[in-house]
Amino acid sequence: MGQPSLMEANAFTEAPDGPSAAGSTANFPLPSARSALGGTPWLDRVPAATLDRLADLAVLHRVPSGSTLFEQAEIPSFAQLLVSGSVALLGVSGTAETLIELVRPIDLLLPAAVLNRQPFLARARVLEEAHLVLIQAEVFRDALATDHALCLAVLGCLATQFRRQIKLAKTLKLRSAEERVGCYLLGLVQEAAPGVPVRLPMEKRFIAWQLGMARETFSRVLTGMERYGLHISGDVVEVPDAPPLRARFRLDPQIDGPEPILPFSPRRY
Amino acid sequence: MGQPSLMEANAFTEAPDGPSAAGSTANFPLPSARSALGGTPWLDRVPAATLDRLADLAVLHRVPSGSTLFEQAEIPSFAQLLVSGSVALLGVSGTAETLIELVRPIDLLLPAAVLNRQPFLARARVLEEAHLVLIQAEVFRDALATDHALCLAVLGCLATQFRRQIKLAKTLKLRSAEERVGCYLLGLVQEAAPGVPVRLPMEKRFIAWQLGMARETFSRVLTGMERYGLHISGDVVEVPDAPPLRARFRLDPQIDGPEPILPFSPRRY
DNA sequence: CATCGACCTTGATCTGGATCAATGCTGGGT
DNA sequence: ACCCAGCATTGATCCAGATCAAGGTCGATG
Repeated sequence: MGQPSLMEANAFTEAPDGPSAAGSTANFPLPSARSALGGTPWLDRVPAATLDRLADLAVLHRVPSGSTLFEQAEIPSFAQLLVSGSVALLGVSGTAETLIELVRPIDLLLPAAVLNRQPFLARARVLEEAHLVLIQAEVFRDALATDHALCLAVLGCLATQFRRQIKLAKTLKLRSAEERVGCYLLGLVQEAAPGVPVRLPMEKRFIAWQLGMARETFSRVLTGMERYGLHISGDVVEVPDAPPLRARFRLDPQIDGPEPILPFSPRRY
Repeated sequence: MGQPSLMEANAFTEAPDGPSAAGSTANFPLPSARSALGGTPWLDRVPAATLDRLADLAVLHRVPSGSTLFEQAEIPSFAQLLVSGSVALLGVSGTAETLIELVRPIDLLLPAAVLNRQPFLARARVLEEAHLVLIQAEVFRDALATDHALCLAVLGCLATQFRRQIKLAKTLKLRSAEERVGCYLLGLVQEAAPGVPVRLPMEKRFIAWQLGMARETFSRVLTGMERYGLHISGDVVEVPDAPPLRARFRLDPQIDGPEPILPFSPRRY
């Protein structure tokens, strides 16, 4: 995934509210919709011809932080593939918003709505500047109906999203705020070398949101973590002494484990 | 953890007709695995040959209330199709359980785990005596890899499950306990003739569970609903006067609407 | 009919975490 | 350097809903 040159970024659409439809011209050469599709690991078994077809009318958008990609209740016009950046899906009721999912690349935004031709159940807002491939919904569905390999790939993608959602629900309902933070930090820390300071991957308020608590609560819990031998200053986390942390917070693979998008295969290897 | 009939705790296989296993025996008056598949609306575009193949090694089980169908973290051996009854999916952490989803017929139990060959993220317990078609996981995945129509059908099924999960999360996070109960009752009541008493579709503790609150809270909230012109005695709900209820609780199609399993079709009609 | 076991209800109490309200910190623009 | 806007911290307060603890109701069973 090369960095897109700003030159070609004309596909950029800016729509702080409302759908980001753009009567943009056909695809441009380099970081193109086509190459983004080609660079998507979980699409690697899809025939090139199908990817060509998907990319044909598709556009690659660069969308700045804060933009709204679509509104809750809107009927999908596009299948949107997040190529870089991050997007928050927010359930909306009146004025209140709640985080449903935090989407990271490379993934589809709410494919379920596109497949079923049903309204989106959430609003999508860009958190970190994002690059997206927009594929006409009709084209996407036609391709699914035609190409079995694509169908299997999307099935795998959706299955993974479903499992992530279940894990989310479980951590929220089975653990206290402190446990959620503890496990989150433990997860961060233990995939780095021991003793090496780690930095938080995003702004604290977003992490708090993701963990289902108010920013104030997150802040308080963070300082409280000193109790378990963990020091936080700014966005840097240091773990002079890991054991107490591990003793207090047990990671559960059925909640915390990563949930990668797998290519579908009927049998093991 | 009350279970009425702990005696016959686990399922007994009910081969369609004869006692032997591999009965791909054609239409029998008694419900067979094959006829259950054939009677599943969202499989209606799947070729008969594929259904035959799925049914070939499958068995139809009758499982009493209280039984556990599978455990969290178990690796799926079967794709399980719920044909009648109801099943609760419970997230488990240590001794605590939380309801993830309440599955009603005709639907697959956690297809995502079966597809991705990953451990179940929940325990499945039968609430109301259930009939299930058990299809060998390998057979199921092979069929998916072979039959495009089946793949599309399962995609639709999974998409719907995903959307239900989102709706669940939204009602839990965006509404108070009273609102959840109000909307639940409103939903029940308004699909019946006005003025006609309605009965709760299941034991109160299960409803409370489904709505994400303690049974005591549910009970209290129920009596509190008199305030909105709604009278409950036992499991019978009477609505002498609907308007106040509707005024207080607004159903949101993005939360409360039904979410039926749709057959996939790329274009409208 | 008396007993028992499952539910449900009702009351009293507790508490995790949200909310409200300042106050600090930091980095970017003129 | 200064100011201002966003974010983070800290403290005080509040409250929805859980939890604990008795009863109450109803149907099945001996």
